[in-house]
Amino acid sequence: MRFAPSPTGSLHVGGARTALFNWLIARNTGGTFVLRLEDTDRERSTPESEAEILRCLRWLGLDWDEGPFRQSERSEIYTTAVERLKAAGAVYPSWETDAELNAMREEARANKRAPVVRGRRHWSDDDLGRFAAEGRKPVWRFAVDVEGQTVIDDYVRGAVTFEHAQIEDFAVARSDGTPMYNLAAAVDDMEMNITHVVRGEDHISNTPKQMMVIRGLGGTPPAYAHIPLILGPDKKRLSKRHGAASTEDLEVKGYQPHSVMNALALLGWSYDDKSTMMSKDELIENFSIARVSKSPAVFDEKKLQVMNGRYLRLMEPDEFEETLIAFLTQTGYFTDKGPAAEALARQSAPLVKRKLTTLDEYDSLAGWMFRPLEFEDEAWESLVADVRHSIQVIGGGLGRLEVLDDFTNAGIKEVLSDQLHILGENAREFLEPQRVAITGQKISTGIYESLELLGRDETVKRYRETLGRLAELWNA
RNA sequence: GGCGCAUUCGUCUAGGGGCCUAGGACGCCGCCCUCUCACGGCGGUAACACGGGUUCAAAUCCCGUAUGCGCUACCA
Repeated sequence: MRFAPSPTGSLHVGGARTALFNWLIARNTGGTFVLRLEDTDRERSTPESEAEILRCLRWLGLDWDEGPFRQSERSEIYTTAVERLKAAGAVYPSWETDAELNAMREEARANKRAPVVRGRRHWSDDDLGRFAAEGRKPVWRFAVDVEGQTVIDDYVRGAVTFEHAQIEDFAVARSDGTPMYNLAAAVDDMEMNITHVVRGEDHISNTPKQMMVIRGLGGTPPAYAHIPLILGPDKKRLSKRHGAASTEDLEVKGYQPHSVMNALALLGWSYDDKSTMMSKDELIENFSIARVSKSPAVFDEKKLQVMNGRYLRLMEPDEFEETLIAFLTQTGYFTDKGPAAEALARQSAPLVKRKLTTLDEYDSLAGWMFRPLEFEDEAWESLVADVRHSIQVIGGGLGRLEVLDDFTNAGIKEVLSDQLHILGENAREFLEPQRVAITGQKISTGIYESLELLGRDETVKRYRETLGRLAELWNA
């Protein structure tokens, strides 16, 4: 098995899933998982991108057995391969200019034929002499048979047939001698003894070309499986403009690596009609290429979110606390919040554990503890909707809390419940204003625990501030 | 334009001739639980792209149409 990304950007969600499928198969079958960077395009490939891809793979928990190999470091191998192809007469030098090539393709298109380039394979000595004089260098093209067809016996799609007449004489080496993708990929798959190539469906039309190269070199092509693409909500191939499209985006948003792995596995694959939450070991054991779907799948981040929330809730409290703190530290959450912030966050961990769906939601739930009181519009509206009532219940709450000695979860609950009954309120109408009064939000950590964590002084201060603002309104 | 591939609830999917009155999950809606938002539980909503065949019987097989996507570079 192998995963062979081009280091021209971050690890795309689709790429991550391709890597995952390959990895699952390798681990399931005891095969070898090879990592290979296809960086023959020196213009676009960067070391930063390579490092990022490796980092994301590790983050996801995908480890490789061999590599990372870089095609840029294997040029002799490709040169040798091209020489062998030349010797076998499988490739030929193509002297056509870009303009000539374009003209050929446009003409074919205009005549409703396949825009297939068939280079001129024989030139006069005069022409050759002229090219040499001009310093023109040829690109080497594979001489595709005009007759016949190549059929891919694809694991997920069955037999896929390509007529040779539809396949152009693809370039295998640039005029500067550097290898091109279809050559390098084929040579590597052969040379690295790759037995199964599992990759995105976007590569399916390259496959016959790579099979030709391998056969031209006297090898036997590996088995292929082309997995369906991952789409954005608009059904177009998932990309940056769809929001979270790279593994890093998901990491930054506070998803757990395993949630991502689990969710990715379920895009285009299913074990049965019920299984959704599966451990790494279960995924490895259950996965099979035969159950991979043929049709593309829309990536629904909401589902990832739900799954992530479930995994978070499944964690042991300690593990959750550490995970949360690590995330907040890493994202720089504490940098501007003073020395006590981390301790406070640790204490708040149990209060948010059941409520979070992703780690980055922490701030919207508990962030109010780290800031002076400020009201979200909607929350303030809810108080203002009935100022008199708000003053009454918040005042009632304050009255009891400011004289409460046992300022604990239990103590607070007792006193507030009591007040609730005295005022003849229902829980919702009484407790909501209390929540808003101290957090400024409608959704937050649980109210009793929150007050305990805040402490009496700060609680009282916030109550008074809210009451003051409401009183102003009332008098006006 | 050419070639290739695909098409089951809004989304991910189960299904491979009778077990389908099409199952599950997410979303959405409703109810319940909880002295609070959330979490959780229960219920509901909602799909075989269309048209022809084949067959006693088709979501399942065949053909066509439509639509979508991919590829169509001296990118990978």
